[in-house]
Amino acid sequence: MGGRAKRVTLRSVAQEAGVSLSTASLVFSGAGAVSEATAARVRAAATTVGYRGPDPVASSLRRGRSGVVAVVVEDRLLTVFRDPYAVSRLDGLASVFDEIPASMLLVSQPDGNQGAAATRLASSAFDAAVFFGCGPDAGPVLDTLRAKGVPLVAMDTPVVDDVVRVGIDERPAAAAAAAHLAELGHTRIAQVVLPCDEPAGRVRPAHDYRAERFSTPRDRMHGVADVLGDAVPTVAATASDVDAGRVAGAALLAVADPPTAIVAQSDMLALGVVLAAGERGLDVPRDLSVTGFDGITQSWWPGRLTTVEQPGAEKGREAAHLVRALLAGEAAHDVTLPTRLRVGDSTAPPRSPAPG
Amino acid sequence: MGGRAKRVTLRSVAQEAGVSLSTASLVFSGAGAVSEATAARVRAAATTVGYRGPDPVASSLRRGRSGVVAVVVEDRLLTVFRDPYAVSRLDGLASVFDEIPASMLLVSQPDGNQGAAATRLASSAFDAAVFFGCGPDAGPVLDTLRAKGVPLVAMDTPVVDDVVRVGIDERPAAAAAAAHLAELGHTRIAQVVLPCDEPAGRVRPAHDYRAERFSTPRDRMHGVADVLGDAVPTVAATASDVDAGRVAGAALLAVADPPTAIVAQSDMLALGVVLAAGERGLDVPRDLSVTGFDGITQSWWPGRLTTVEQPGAEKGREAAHLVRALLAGEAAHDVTLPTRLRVGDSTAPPRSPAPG
DNA sequence: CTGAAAGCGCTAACAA
DNA sequence: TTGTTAGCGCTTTCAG
Repeated sequence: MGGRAKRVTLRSVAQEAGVSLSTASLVFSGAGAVSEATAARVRAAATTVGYRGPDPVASSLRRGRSGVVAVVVEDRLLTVFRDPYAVSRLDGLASVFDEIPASMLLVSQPDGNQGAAATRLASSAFDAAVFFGCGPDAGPVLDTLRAKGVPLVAMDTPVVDDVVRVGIDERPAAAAAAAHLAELGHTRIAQVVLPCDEPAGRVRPAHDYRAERFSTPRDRMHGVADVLGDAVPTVAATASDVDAGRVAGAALLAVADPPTAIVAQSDMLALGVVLAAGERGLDVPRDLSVTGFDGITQSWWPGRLTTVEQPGAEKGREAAHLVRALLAGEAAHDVTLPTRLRVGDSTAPPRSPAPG
Repeated sequence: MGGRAKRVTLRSVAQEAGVSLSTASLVFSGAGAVSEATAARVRAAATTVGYRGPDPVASSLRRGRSGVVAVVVEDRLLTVFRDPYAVSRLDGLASVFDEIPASMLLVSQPDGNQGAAATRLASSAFDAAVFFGCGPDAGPVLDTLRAKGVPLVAMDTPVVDDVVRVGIDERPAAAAAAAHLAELGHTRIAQVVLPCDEPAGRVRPAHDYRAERFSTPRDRMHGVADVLGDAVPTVAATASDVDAGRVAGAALLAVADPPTAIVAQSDMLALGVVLAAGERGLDVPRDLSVTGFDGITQSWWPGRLTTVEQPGAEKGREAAHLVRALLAGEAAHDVTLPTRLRVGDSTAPPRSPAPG
């Protein structure tokens, strides 16, 4: 509100122009089955009375559509946007929304506060929703979204029966990174995984994470296990950022028989590991090989990370296309995008053959 | 649309519960002037018929409020979110929106395409808008917003007569950084400025930028000029990110008589300058002092940047408070937040007294 | 405490 | 091509 003046409605415009309400409406929104002369008269009248265009709310009520797509992110904005990969997905979404056209209602979940997000969603108008890689507790939000009865598209989430999904084949993608290290001759390999159920910071063999409920870290661990077995020393990060990667990397390197290679589940984590190595006087890749995941372009590390590239922006665009299809009443099917191991400067054969 | 089932309305619930429409409405939205018994009956009926709660659109139309605040960013998402400082402002906004409560409609301007943003804004429902540091061409968007007649809050924008604004005193803030370098004994000082009208990459004396229309870079240049005069070798960046800073820094350092200190207009730019220095074999701060602006916490540079701290999250929160006040019909006044020079490890006296 | 009635501003049949 | 009519689903006076 804010004490602003009473809205000028279409009715006044019609009156001023001496036409009926519906004719005036046609001039603004409908396809112009109106003579140019009348249309001009209406537009002139609109200017005269100071009409600001059809009220989107009234129009939405009548048409049954709001032109808004809700985008539900899994965390607070600060966390989400710190990861360039997450941002590229959003940017991809935004670029297609522009064409649809649709506006983007951004719903965050501060401190994983699903309740607040669910409430906000329940009382917001939107025609469809996209939600991101959620953990196992997405219940409230997902229920609210389902209750709305709007089309839903999921990105990088666990498979949900009734929701169209865009993602990648996590397991083989992660396996590719592990295989690359194995081929280089590494035998002492450790991994840093994305935040998950398990408490962060403790180094434990991968099989201790077997019951993991967050699907992304779990599936990638499985991929690594497919190649290296499930005893790989593993540590969970507190977040997917450089700092968390540094802490996790430090933990992995502070053991008696440190690894010669580390698989990280995101590029941000991998860069953190590179820093941790530097702090111990280890050179990457000479003393330590590091692989990442995502394929972001970072500019401050002089080298190029060896990483599993996944098309972030394209994922966003793809999800938006699904939204568009669903909105148009068309069928939409899950999309799995390709990934590709990009070998950069952060991996090399181990410095010396395993002692023995 | 998407072919979903016909909406269950409040009318069916009332019928099922054997109460009137208005009573049922009171149960869901109004303050409960309804006996607990009736309320329970209504709620039960709602479950029976599968009512999903009041339709936000209808409710908005009736109440005259949508519960949405538009947040208009100055660029495409990818660009905006690349700067941690920009993100912290958004996060500050989001945290207060949660309390209001309000949802956030995020409107970007791909390729500075103001037209598209304006159109989208015109056809979207929202009760207020916040917009960010815009260049001189904000016309279309600003006009659309004004036409809506909703309360407007501006962040880090040039002063606009009829819009409440939150920002900092750019000029003295920038002057503080310059003064710090001068006090350390630097005499050969250059600067990297935020993207602006002037073509990026060319090194020219500051007075060549006198007609700059982007207010943030201009005001900060004025601050530097207040201390160092207006002949400071200056280069504009293409963006506010590390890469752009590196390019700009390289340009400044590639001259016959290179500077011993560089003032950068953002931390991201400053970090890029640090990289550029490293590439020329220069140590920061021994061979080159660098100051930033914003006070982000970055984790990969081992040192702490000397920088002008400005409270990003607080700026966002402050803006959201203004929105809340305006929405409540209260008066709201411009807010200017304090800044502070934080001396870190990126500045030191020049290595040797100027040769002479 | 509950019900009846009047719209919020617009759009889309349908009729002229 | 234009006008008439009937709501979209809800909230909110105002009576009872």
